[in-house]
Amino acid sequence: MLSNEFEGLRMATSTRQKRSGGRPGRGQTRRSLLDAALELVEEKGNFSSLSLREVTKRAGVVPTAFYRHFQDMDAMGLTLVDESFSRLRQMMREIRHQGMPTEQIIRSSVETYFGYVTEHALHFQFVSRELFGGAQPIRNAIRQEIRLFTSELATDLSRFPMLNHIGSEDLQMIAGLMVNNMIAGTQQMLEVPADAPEEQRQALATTEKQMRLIVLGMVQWRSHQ
Amino acid sequence: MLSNEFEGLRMATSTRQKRSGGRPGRGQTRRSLLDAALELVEEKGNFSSLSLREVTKRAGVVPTAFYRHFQDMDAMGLTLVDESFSRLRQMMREIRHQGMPTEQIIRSSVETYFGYVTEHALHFQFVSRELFGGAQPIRNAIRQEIRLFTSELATDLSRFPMLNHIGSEDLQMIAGLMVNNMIAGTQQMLEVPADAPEEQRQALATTEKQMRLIVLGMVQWRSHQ
DNA sequence: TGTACATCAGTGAACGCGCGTTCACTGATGTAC
DNA sequence: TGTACATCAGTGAACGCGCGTTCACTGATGTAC
Repeated sequence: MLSNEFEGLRMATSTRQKRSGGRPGRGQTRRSLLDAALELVEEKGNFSSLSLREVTKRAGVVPTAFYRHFQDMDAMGLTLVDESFSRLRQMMREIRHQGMPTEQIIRSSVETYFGYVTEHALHFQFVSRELFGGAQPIRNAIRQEIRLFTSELATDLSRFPMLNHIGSEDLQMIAGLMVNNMIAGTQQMLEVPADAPEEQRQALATTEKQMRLIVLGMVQWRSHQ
Repeated sequence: MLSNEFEGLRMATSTRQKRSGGRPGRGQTRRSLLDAALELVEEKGNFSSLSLREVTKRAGVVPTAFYRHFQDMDAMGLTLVDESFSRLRQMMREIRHQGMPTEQIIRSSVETYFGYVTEHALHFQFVSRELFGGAQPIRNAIRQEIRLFTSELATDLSRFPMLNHIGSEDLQMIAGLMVNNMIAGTQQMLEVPADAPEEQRQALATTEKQMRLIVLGMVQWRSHQ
């Protein structure tokens, strides 16, 4: 369930523990706490109703150890938001620099993105559940990231010659529509059980079609509408 | 903050209390509990992290009185889901029976719907926060309602002659896109502070444009795409 | 209409439990000389 | 390389608190005759 790089860190931890007589290496407890929180979000569905004691118990440390790494649960949540989006930004940068042919850009982007979502399911589950149900500071942080993301997409759209006639406000509107639909698609994808590849394929195909329909509307769009 | 009809019930309650010596009328405590929960969701942002004792305290009854009306907090949440969607269904029925001219149908529907959302903000806030962050049974109930809603919309779409060439699976896909975007619009609308009418107008206008863009794409859509 | 009784909604004391946070502690690791 | 010391991450006991739930209760309302 954990992404490969987390598994890697896990293995490093246990090696280290053997070397140093049961004591985790520097920074390892912090990672275990974050991973424990993500696992519990997946199981219980909600970061904001996790308790500090639950998280430390899952991570295998005493409750007070938490305070060596985070001021409180909100601070930990903000760290998770940050982690999630820095990964997402990195992925988007890669997609942009692939320079793929225009006609395949949607299919390819949606597929790459959903692959990424599946691979980092725990982070995305956390984000999509806190986006509306979380504590105020966490909600705001996520909202801010999405705004940023939408603006970047609008800038990308403005580079297509065929969209030259669309004003920047309408480009924001269109980017917003695309992001809204990708978020909805993500949430639907995450609800599909991991062992139902046919349903996953179906959800992906639907989102892809929806994005193509948006593009159809976009090229027809005239700003005075 | 409460909708007008709730205010009405409140007033009825206090009249009754005067008449009968401080004891609330039949069924009034149940209503107060539901209203208390909605208020607390608005303030704290999250139904699933409300406690039974908080709710009863806000409603002005002793914690054990809760059990006269609901088995537990989950049961209460399901009641709130049911209330919210029965109101929504009723509104949609009204919109459908207005038989308005095709070219205005989007503007008018979006405006009517957002007016409804603003009027019943507490219920919609509850639903949008529990849709992803809530306990499993509540999430499932909401999801089921949305599925139903989407199917009804697909049926409505199939009645437009200009969409005759679109298969029923693609109509579902399009209805899904519309519903996704209306949900996102609702959530954005609910985040706008109630005393910022200009921002509200802006959010409404954006969602309206997005819906029109979807319609542009829809009439261009060919099922083989 | 008046009386006796059943029903019902809300009360208040009590329980054991997990919570967040404090504090002084331990002992391994890193640094200076 | 060896020794002395500071730093640091994790420990474990303790606190007061709000939690969900149980139970026996009260007294107003509705019903039967």
